[in-house]
Parts: sequence; structure tokens; C-alpha cells
Amino acid sequence: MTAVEDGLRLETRERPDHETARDLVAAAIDAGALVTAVGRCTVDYEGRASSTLGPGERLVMLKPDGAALVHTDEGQQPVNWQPPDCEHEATLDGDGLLLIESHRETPEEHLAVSFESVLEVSAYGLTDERDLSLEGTEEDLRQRILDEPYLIEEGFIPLATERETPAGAVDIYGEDSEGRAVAVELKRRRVGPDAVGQLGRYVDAMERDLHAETEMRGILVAPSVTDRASRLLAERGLEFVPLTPTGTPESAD
Amino acid sequence: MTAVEDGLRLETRERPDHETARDLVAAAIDAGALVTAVGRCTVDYEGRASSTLGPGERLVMLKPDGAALVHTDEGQQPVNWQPPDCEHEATLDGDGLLLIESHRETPEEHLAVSFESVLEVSAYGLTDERDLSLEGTEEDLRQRILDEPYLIEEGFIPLATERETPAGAVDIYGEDSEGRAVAVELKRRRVGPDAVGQLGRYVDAMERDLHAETEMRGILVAPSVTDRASRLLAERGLEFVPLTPTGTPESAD
DNA sequence: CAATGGATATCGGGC
DNA sequence: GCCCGATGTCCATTG
Repeated sequence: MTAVEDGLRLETRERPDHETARDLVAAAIDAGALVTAVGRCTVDYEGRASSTLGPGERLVMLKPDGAALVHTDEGQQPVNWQPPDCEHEATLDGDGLLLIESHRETPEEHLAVSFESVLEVSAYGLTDERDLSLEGTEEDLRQRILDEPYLIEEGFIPLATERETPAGAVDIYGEDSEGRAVAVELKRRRVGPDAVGQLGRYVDAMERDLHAETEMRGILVAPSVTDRASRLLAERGLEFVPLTPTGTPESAD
Repeated sequence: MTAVEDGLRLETRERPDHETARDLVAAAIDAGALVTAVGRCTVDYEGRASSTLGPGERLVMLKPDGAALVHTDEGQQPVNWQPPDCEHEATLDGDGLLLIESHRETPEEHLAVSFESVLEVSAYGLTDERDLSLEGTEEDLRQRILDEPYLIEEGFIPLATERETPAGAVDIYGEDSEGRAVAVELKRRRVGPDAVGQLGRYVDAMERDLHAETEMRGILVAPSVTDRASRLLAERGLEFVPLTPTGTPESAD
């Protein structure tokens, strides 16, 4: 019985032989620990796409929720990965070398990491309450507008959030001071053409719903807008109001 | 002089005191090693947004390229992070506890991880050739069409890729058997409304360029399409051709 | 530098 | 389970 199975919090092997590494990784997976394995390896992936990665030194992380990450010494993103809810397995291949595999269905995906050498293997028993508090999101921008509707313009009245249209949900639906219907699309950061297309789809869908004679307004709310997006807004008769989620002043175009 | 500075490949401390942890992390950052630090900590971030994370046990990874990752026991994504090209620093705070910070400018961003306890600290000297070969991408889909244009339709002739329009670059520009201009937008996976909007913008822009009388065709190429996107395609007079990057048959709508 | 769009995007909410 | 849109998205490419 290993320390991990005993409920201890940490088990590490430096430069273990492959069998020792396999034993620890397998036990740690069973015990619900977070595992790291560092060494020279190759990586093969097959699923939504497929990839191969030749020999190199990387860090492999296996999480108890079934996520797997292969990190090189560069980049924020892992070079290979599996999302949560995968099944992890540690075995010895035909040459007696450590093989870590991760598999899931829907979609069918398989990741295999074949180690030539193992620098270190560690198992950590982690607990986390996981109460991240994040500010400066699109939700903060929405709340800011609901609290102070005049930030959109004098006389603007919010009537609904996430109002459904055939093209999707409008972030804020309301009326202007002359009673015209207004669709507001929110973005927490500077926007490009995509956001204009999104707002345009909503406005088109609502105009169709409200019958042709009613004039809809569409307002894009974001810290700023790119040149091309600005031109697209003008072409489609849509408007822009500069506003940040936090109230911090930023350059507004 | 530590082992890391000597060029050794691995240096680990299990349950180190905070000063020992600080020394190793600081030396490893200087030496260009990849660092992991596991322990109970709080995390504060301030930058494009801001966040706080209360006490919990996490794994912090510092990469020699300046990236930083804070991983909990759940999720593929780190709960906090910094992109590459940040400056990392390991110090002792006023209470003598390990403090890992990461900072960058443009945009101004700061990450601070305050450790209450340190389970383990490791430094790895990694080298990686980083030669990932990936198949099943949009680029593969494009090449497949350029090799076999009839997959779009009988008589289709590709004339250009990434052809610029005022609305952005069209993936493939070509002509049909009757000489009409065709814009083709490629997606490697099932598409929703966004892709329709993207194609629509290109077609509108090209029709404007080619003068009003010329009839443009817009074709969306993807494995399949959602209901709403299908309706949007019909509304805008755009077309859909089911095709996968690899040729593997998938359910096509 | 900004801008644009892809990604094995991941993630969460709604239906 | 699919669909849809947000993300501190990251990231490569291009101007």
C-alpha cells in the first residue's frame, strides 16, 4: 500500500525506473490525486483532429477530474491535452517503458504519452474550495448599465435581459426616449467585425418579429471598436456607445 | 550555487520551509528552468480584468518563457495565469511566507500567489524540439478542396486563397461552371450562426466591389451546420456543402 | 504595435 | 446531449 492510498498528501520519485513510475502514477490515479510526470517522451493524439509530437522533454499533468495536460517549456497552452472526464491509465509498454494514456468517448479521443526516460513523478492530494471572484466581465458591464441606464443615453429604459429572438438572445432589450425598441449588445473589450454581425443578426430578427414598419435601433456597447467594425456599423445603421465594465476610462473610438 | 545553476536537470524539495522554497524558485527562474510549486495559497490578479481566489491547494507552474499557470485539481484551464514574456519573481512576504509574482506591461498585468504552506517545489531543466504535427485542421480542408475542387461542385475553379475584401479575407475565391464569382468559407467543424455572418460579410463586401449587377455566390463548407445557421443561410441566399477536413464521413445536415 | 480569425479551443447556461 | 455565446480566451499571421 502506497502513501497515496494511505491518504498522505505527497509522494515523489526522482529519476525513478519505469516500473516504479508506473506504479506511482497508477496508484495516484486510483487515489484521486493530481499527478505530474516529467521526462523525455513522444505524444500521439487522435480524436477531433490528430497529432504526433516527436521526442522531447515535457511535463504531463493528470487531474483527478480526468483532465490531462502535456506542457513543454514554452507557451501558456499545453501542446497536447484531454478535457475533464477522461479515463487515465498508466502502464508499461512492450519495452517496459512508462506509457500514460487518456481516453474518452463522445467524441472518441485518445492521448498517449510514451516516455523514454522519467525525470520525476509526483502525486499530490489537493483540496480546493475554488471560489474565484472575477471582476471586469461582460456581466459587470450589464449590471452597470442596468444600474445607470443613462450611460447608454438620456432616457434609455432597459426592459429585459437575454431577450430571445429567432437569431439568439439580445443582451439588453429596451426603449429609447421616443419609445423605439433598442437592442443592446455588450462586449467587455474592444470589438471587431464579429460583434457587429452578432448585433446585426439580432436587429434583423427582431425587425422581422415586430413587422417591417417598426424601426429598431441596435447599439453596440464596448470599450472601443476597430476601424472595420466601425465601418460595418455605419453600413448597417447601427450605433456604438463607448463603455467599460469597470468604469475605467479607456481609449474609445 | 544550486544544482539548477550548475546545469543539473532536476532539483526538488519536499515540504520545504518558505525560505528554502523561495531560494529554489528564485534560482530556478534565473537559471531558465521550469518550476512547479504546490501548496495552499491565495491568488490575486489585476490587469485586463481582476480576480481574487481564496485559500486552497494548487499547483503553480512557471515556464522559462515567462508564462505562469495556476492549476487547481479541476478543469483543463488554469484558474489563473499569465501569458509568455512576463517577469517572474519569488520572494518572502512580510510574514516570511513564499510569494510568487508575475508581471507584464502592454497590457499592465500582475499576478500574485501567496503561499500559506508549501507541499513541494521542483525545478526542471527541459529541452524540447517542439515539432508538433497536426492533422484535421481548416488548412487540411482547404488543401483538400484545392486538390479536388469538384468536392465543392462540378466545374468549380479555385482562383485564389485568402483573397482580401474590405470585410476581411475570403478563404477560397473561385468561379462556378457558369463563370459566377464564388466565395467559400471553410470551417473544420460543425458551424453555428457566426460562420454564416462571416461568409455574409465577405459576400456583401465583394458584391459591393464587383458592382451591383454581378451576382455573387457564397458557399459555407463544414462537416455540418446547426438549425439556426441553416435558416440564416437560406435567408441570405447562401449555400452549404458538407465536407470534413479528413474525408472521414460524419453526419451532415 | 493593432487587427483579424482559427482552435482538438474550453466553459457554463439553457433547452 | 446539442446549441449558443463569453473568455483576463491564446495564438499565428499580416499590415
